[in-house]
Amino acid sequence: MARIVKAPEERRAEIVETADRLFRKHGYANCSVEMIIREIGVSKGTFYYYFKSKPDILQAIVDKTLDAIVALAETVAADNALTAMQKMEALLGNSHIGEEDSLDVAEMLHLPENRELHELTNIQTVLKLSPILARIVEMGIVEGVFDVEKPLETIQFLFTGAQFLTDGGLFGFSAAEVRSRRLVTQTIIEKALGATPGSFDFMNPVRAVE
Amino acid sequence: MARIVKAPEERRAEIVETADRLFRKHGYANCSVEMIIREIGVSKGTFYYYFKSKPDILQAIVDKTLDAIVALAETVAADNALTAMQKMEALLGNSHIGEEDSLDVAEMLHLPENRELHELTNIQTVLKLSPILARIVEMGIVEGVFDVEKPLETIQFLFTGAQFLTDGGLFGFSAAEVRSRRLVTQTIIEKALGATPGSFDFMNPVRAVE
Amino acid sequence: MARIVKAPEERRAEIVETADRLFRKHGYANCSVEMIIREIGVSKGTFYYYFKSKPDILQAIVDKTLDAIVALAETVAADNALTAMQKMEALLGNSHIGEEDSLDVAEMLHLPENRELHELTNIQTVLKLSPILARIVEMGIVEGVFDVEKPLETIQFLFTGAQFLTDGGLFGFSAAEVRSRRLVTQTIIEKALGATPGSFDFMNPVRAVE
Amino acid sequence: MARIVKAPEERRAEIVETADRLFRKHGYANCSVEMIIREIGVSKGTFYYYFKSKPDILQAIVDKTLDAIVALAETVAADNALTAMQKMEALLGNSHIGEEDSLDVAEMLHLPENRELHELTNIQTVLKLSPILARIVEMGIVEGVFDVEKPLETIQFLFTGAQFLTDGGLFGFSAAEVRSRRLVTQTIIEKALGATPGSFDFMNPVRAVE
DNA sequence: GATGAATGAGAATTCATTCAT
DNA sequence: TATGAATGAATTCTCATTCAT
Repeated sequence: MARIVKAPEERRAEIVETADRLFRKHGYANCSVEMIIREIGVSKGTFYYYFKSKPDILQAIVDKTLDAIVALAETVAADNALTAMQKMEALLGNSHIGEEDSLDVAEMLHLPENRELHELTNIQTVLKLSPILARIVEMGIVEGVFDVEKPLETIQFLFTGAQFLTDGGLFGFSAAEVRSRRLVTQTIIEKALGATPGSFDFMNPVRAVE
Repeated sequence: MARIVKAPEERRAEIVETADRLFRKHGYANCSVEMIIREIGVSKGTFYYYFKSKPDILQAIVDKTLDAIVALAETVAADNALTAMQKMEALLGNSHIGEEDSLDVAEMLHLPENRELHELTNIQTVLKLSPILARIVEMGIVEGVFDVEKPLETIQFLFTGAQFLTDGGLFGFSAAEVRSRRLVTQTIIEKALGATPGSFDFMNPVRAVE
Repeated sequence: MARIVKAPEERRAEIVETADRLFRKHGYANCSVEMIIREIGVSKGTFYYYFKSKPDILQAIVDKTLDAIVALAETVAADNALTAMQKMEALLGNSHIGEEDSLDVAEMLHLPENRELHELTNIQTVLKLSPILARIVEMGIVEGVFDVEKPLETIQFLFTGAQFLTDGGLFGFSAAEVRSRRLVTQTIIEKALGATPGSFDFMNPVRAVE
Repeated sequence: MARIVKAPEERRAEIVETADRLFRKHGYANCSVEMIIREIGVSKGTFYYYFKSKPDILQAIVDKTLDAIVALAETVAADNALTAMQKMEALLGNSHIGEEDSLDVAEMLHLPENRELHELTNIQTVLKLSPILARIVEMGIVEGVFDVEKPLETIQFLFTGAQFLTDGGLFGFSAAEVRSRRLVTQTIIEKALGATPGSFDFMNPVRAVE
């Protein structure tokens, strides 16, 4: 095979991205290292030059994903110009359409056809993200838009419940069913957080055409 | 090894039960066919006489579990002597303590250390059980104890959300944290279904001693 | 590959013998499992059906070799019809020439081109055989043919020293050099054990033709 | 990594020394080239600039070790001020305690945790050293302190036998057992060389405290 | 119905060595 | 001289599945 030398960070990122994509598509257990390297066109040695084991690259992917998602959340949470509701919208809204690399919490939770990666990421996301959102909720309580006793636990429940949305693929829902469930999700969130009905409308934008 | 002949149904059930137990304990991927047959004391050939592949027995387990859980739910749902609330309690309550083979929805959703089995069962359980529970909710609406617009979707969301409880092991929650989350779960269910606060107290029984 | 079923003990013995031969020829580290199975014409699965790892078969070989060698020694040692000197001759003599499967201590110590197997066997042979020989020496002291203070340790030294003979291959000695060293070995043994010069002449038989 | 240029000889010696140390510690087969270069802080390319293969550096180490050991032996052997017995003591005695880089034949033969290096060095040491010692023995015969017919072969046997001492680790001997065997070794040497009992007492110095 | 010996296609990982820079 | 990214053949081991008995 032709020897193509690349900058280490570039090569590393290339491997992580490829593995990420394949793991999401076929599942961690169903992807051999062989598959990954064949996809990129590098040797096995190269893979193991950058990652000491298969679990190792899984962790690298999870870390990368979590870092991005947490960074976004913290940026929004720290923005003093926003109200609690606006922060919620910024994090949960569907406003990034079309932007190629837009980061959206809901979007990032969407990891079909996986197990290890799915759960590792989801669980850690829930654990890392919920405190940030809980603080926003607490701020909302002060602002008078939310009314809930245990923000952290409530957020964690809602996050988990929302996966029946993002896991739509596993559930085998149709587009219409997903829309229907999205509406219900909004309602439950509003009820659970003690928010005014309709205040989370940003989760279900009215589109002229689908 | 001594050749022990058994009635086909009995042998088949024996294999399913053993596999079920081992899969739940160590996880589907971590259980080899070897492990299963060694546990029973039967040969490889026998295993493949009853099941054509490893995925095949997984499906058999899921089917068995679902059949049991759905049968229970339908029995309760069909009992005209019970109110909607009593049916909820019968299905979600923690009242079966000590009864060896008691079937409890919450309990059956509790599948630690697993992936394939866990998700397959959970998802299908949600899909099969939610219509039954939704009908109970509708009955409760008529009875005036519930107030919710989309019972089916709401039930599905709540089921999924409740997993952050049953998945406590994965999340790494302590006993105290699990208790705290159980309370929140109750509150959200009550809010989402429009039930009187405290009406689902059976989910969090007060115990004299822990 | 054609599936050829054999009695387990037969198959197992076949693998052990083949591995033994290849290990002695090329060295343990230089023999892959692949080599062994190709030689026999069985599959990898078969190899690992009988031995759980590569070290495992090494141990099996060592055990087999030691068992044979120790069994021989004990039989001879227990023979009350023999004098100490006759026992020595039976164990160290060169009298089995031509008999295909004759077991001879000296012969069995001859394991060129090896490392792990060589040392494992040699060391354990020395450790297991030396007590038996030491008892013969003690008997010889009573009989008045030997005179030595610490039979066990002396035997162990002599065994180890004798390897410079059996390891002739490593040393690169010519046939003449080996003969010369065999004579010296005899002399040292006699001196170390306090035996009459020439009493170990059986170690260096006079041959008409080579 | 910073590129540090060194004089070729110095760099080469540095690599040999490091490899020597690591090989003796972990064994030749268990030391990867990676380990060696990481220890020194040099690149793979540099290693292969100085040595064309891994076996190549093994040979370099053996050569270096042998050169040192042979040089010492020849210096002692050529010293006309010493008697044969004094020369023996100088080469085999335990008198160098505390001197950091003291070279002692017995010490240099002591190569635990190794195989390839061990045997390569031992065998070659025996072959190169035995003629020198044999000449000392011949001198001793003239001086009347030794009485042996074939000095060279006898020395070779004794060298090899003495390894059951230095290989104590492999044999699993306790400190007491090693001491006991050291005494026996002395006795056999004296008998084999026809020396006065006790004349090799320097091999077993009486220590006040261990 | 039942047995268990046999299969073989991978899987992950290692590491001596090469070569573009 | 020196670097270190890249190579790839080789190795041990696993396990679902098959099939002769």
